[in-house]
Amino acid sequence: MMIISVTEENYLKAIFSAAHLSESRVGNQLIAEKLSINPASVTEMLRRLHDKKLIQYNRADGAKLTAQGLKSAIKVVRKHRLWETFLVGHLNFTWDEVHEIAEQLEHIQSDKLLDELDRFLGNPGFDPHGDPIPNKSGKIPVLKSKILVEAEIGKKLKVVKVADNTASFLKYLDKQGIALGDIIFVKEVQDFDGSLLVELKGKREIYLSAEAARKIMVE
Amino acid sequence: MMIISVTEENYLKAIFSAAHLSESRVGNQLIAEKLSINPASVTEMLRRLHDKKLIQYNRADGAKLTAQGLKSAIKVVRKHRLWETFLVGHLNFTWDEVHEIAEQLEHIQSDKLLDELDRFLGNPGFDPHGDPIPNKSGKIPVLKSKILVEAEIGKKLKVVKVADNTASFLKYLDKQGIALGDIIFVKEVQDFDGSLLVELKGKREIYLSAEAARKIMVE
DNA sequence: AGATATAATTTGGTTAACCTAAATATTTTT
DNA sequence: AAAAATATTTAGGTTAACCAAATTATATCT
Ligand SMILES: [Mn+2]
Ligand SMILES: [Mn+2]
Ligand SMILES: [Mn+2]
Ligand SMILES: [Mn+2]
Repeated sequence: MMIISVTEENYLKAIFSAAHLSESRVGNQLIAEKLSINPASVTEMLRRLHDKKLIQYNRADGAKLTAQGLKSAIKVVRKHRLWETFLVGHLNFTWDEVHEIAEQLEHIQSDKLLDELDRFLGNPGFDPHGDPIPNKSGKIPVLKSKILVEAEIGKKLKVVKVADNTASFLKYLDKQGIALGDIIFVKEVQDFDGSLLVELKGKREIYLSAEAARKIMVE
Repeated sequence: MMIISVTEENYLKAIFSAAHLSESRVGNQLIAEKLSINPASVTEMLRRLHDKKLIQYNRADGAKLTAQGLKSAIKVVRKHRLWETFLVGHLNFTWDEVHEIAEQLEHIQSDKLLDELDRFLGNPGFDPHGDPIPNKSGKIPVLKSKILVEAEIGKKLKVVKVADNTASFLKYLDKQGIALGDIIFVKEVQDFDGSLLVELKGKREIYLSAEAARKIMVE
């Protein structure tokens, strides 16, 4: 077993998530940004990851995970999301409190722990933010959701995921009474600012800014 | 909140446990031994811990935890033992498998996680090896147990703790069918080698070496 | 007390991760 | 195609943890 340090794992995860949301090149700079690190330091680490055969790198295409690197990155993501699920499901944490702790727990190394945690939780497919949890073999469940601003007017939909995991956004949703699983539909779109009037759980009407509605995923 | 690194936490824990079992001086060397580290490195770290006011140090008395240092050490021990309890109680781990993983988990930082884990487990007083779990305020439950070799012949006793947590010893106990909570009593002591004939759970007789019987704690 | 053994410290390294500032490459604009 | 803007790398440092070998301090023994 090759040893991958905590720092290296964080780089792999950053490259993985960057590649997943912006199809384009994953450059030095983007990684530096994500990890709050100086670009010069990234150069150094990318070289190390390349030497360990965890990424390929060239100036044109930026960093790309190898099969090895992808496997490691997915495992870290799996651990992160399973721990978040545990914290919310069994330890009375709210969805805005779990991310930082999961950032620590995702680096605990034990295959048995991972398997047993998964079993204990009942092999969940999604975490408390609606993000998919890769299974043991690395397969990631897909959800053909779209953002609420693009929803058809009048169509009943279910809130399945949030596209922003910051505590401030999550607390805002709590305040509005919006949670995963809620049934929602758009009644009107305000022309001048794009804000939405939505009906929630068949009993309440609320206004959402376009900003907010771009971060709520429905299905 | 002062930041204490993982390495520093491990030194504090080593000093704490060394002080608890051998009343004598906790010297440079003993710490080095415990942590599999060079004594020269210990000198360096003890200086840092002193600067952070986590220990007092002088050549005569060796290292002594300050109130601050003791609090930190006890918290790490509390985390270690709670996690071990969780692993055995809910994730199908055996008592010989948990130590290494707890060594990692004991460094996760979150007061809420600690409190909630404790609640989830039902505020246990002892871990899977019978070691006491400090409570939230740092108080450590005491158990007036003694080692099996010192037990009175014929007196019914309960196995409450093991004084050796190595996987090899724990597996040996499994093989002999000895577990925490079992009722045991000494029938005979072999004169020539000090080995014991004991009766276990009122149904089986087994021979234990003095060596083994010195690592089984009863009450 | 003086010799010897043991314990601790000093000295002079190393490695992983970071940093800033300066130098190069590469793209984009004019 | 040159100039300007942007991205990356190089060069030269730092800090936390470690190490081995040599030195110094303390304790123990004769
Ligand atoms: Mn998260
Ligand atoms: Mn999540
Ligand atoms: Mn343990
Ligand atoms: Mn234990």
